[in-house]
Amino acid sequence: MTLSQYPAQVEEAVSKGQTVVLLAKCEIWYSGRAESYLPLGDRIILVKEDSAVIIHQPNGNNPINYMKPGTKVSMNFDDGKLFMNCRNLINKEFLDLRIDSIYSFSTRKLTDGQDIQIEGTEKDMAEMMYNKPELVEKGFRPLSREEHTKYGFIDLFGLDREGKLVVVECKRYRADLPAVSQLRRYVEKIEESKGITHVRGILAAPKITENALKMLQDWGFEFVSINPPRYLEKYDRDQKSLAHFG
Amino acid sequence: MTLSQYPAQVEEAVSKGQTVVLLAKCEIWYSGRAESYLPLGDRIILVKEDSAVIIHQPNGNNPINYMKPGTKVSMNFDDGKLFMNCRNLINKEFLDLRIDSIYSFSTRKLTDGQDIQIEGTEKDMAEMMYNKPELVEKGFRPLSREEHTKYGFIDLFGLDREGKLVVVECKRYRADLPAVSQLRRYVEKIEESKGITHVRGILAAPKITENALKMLQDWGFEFVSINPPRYLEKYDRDQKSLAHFG
DNA sequence: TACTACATCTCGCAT
DNA sequence: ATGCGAGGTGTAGTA
Repeated sequence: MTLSQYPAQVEEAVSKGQTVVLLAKCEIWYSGRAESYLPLGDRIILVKEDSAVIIHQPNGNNPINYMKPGTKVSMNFDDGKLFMNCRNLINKEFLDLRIDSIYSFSTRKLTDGQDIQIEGTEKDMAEMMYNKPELVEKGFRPLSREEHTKYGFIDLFGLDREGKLVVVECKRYRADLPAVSQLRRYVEKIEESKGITHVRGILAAPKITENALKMLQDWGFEFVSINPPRYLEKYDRDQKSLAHFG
Repeated sequence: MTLSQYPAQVEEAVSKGQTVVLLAKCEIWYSGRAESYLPLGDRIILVKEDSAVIIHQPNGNNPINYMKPGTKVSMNFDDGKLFMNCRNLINKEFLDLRIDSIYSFSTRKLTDGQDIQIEGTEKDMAEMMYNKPELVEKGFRPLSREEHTKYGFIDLFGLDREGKLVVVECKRYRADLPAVSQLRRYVEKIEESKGITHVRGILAAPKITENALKMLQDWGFEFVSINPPRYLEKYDRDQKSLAHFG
C-alpha cells in the first residue's frame, strides 16, 4: 500500500469504531497543556475505538504522545507528504504527525466490556484496619472509613481506648513528606472544626522515609507499620505456575 | 497461523529486540505491587524491545495491565491453551495472559533514539520568573531556582525589596491544598535551618482553589497569578494548519 | 464543573 | 538504592 492510500483506509476504520495500530516512522508536534516536538523516528501508533490516540517509542513504559478519547482524527496526503492530524477543540489540544513510512497497518473491531478487579489498594488497607482495629493499636474503635468529609478524605477515623479522636492516613507503599502534610491537614481541620486540640494522627504504611518520620514526630503524630492486604499472596516467589484466581 | 505456532514466533521476535503487537482475546492475571484479574476480552498487547509489556483495552487512555522494561517474556502452548508469562523477579511482579484467539500479529525492529522537546513546564515557569522577577513583585531579587534541598525542591528563592527571604512555589495549573502544604514545608524548613521566623511564602500559579487560598492566607502566605510561558502560542485556536516548530 | 486524593502511578534528578 | 517532586499525569468519587 502506498502512503497516499492510507487516509481512506485509516479514516474508514476509525469511523467504524475499529482499533488501528500502525508501526511507522514519523515526527510529532503537540500543542495544548504544553508544547512538544519529537523528531523523526520509529513509533507505535494506536488509535482506539473511542478515538484515544496513544503513541509509543520502542522503549519505556509510558506513551511519548497521546490524545484523550473523543479526539477528532484525520489523515491527509498533501504535496507528497502524509499527515495525521488529531484535534480536541474542547481541550484546545492538537497533535500532528508527519508520517514518513508505514511498516505495518493493523485494524480490527475489538470487543471488550470487562472491568479489572484489583486487590491491595489503599482502600483495601483501610478496610482491613477497620475490620481488625487491633492492627492500629489495642483498644482502637473505628468510627468510619474512606469518608469524604468537609475536612477532606479521611482513610480511617476512630477513637482510642481513652476516647480521644484518632485520624489514620494509609499509604500502600513508603510514607513520605506529602503523606505527613496530608495527615496534618486532616488533624488540624478536625481540631479547628470541633474546637479541640488533642486529636491524634497516625500514619499507617509498610515503611516511612527518615525525613517524613522526623516531621511526623515533630508534629506529635505516630507511625504504625502495616502492609496492604493480600500482597503477593497468590504467587509464590519461586513458583512459576499460574495461580488460581477470580 | 495456529495458536501453537505463536510461542516460537513471538519469542524469536522478542529475543531479536523487535517490537511485537498482538490484537487478541485474552484473560489476564497480575500479581506484584497489587493483584488483579481481568476477564476474557479483546485487547491490544504490546511488547517493546526493552521487554516492557503494555496491554490496552479498546477504550481509554491508560493501559489496563503492564510490566516494566526488563521483564522476562515467554509464551507457552500447553494442554491446548496458549499462555503468555511475564516475570520480573527483581520486582517480584508477575503478569500472565491466557490467550484465546489472536486476530493480528505484527513484529518489526523499530529504530528510534529521539528525545522529546517540551516547553511550558513548571521548570520553564520558574525560569521565566527568574528572568523577569517583576512578575513575582516589584523589587524581587531571585537568588536561585530549581534548587534541590534536603527538604525538597524549591522552585524559586530570593529576597524582596526589604531584604526578606522569599520562597516561591510554582504550579502550572490550579494550585491546590497539597501545593500550599508544600510551600509551608519549605518555609518552615528554611526558617528552622536559618533560625529566623519571617520567611515569606508565595504560591505562583494561573489560579488557586478556594480552600487552598484560605489555607494559604491562614498561614500568612501569598498568591500571585502567573501563567506558564508560551502556552498555546504555536497554534491558533481556529487554525487547522500545522505550525512550524523545532 | 470543580475539587480532592489514589495510582501496580512513571519519570528524572540528586544524594 | 532511596528520597523527593513533577507530570501534557489519568482516573474515580463527591459536592
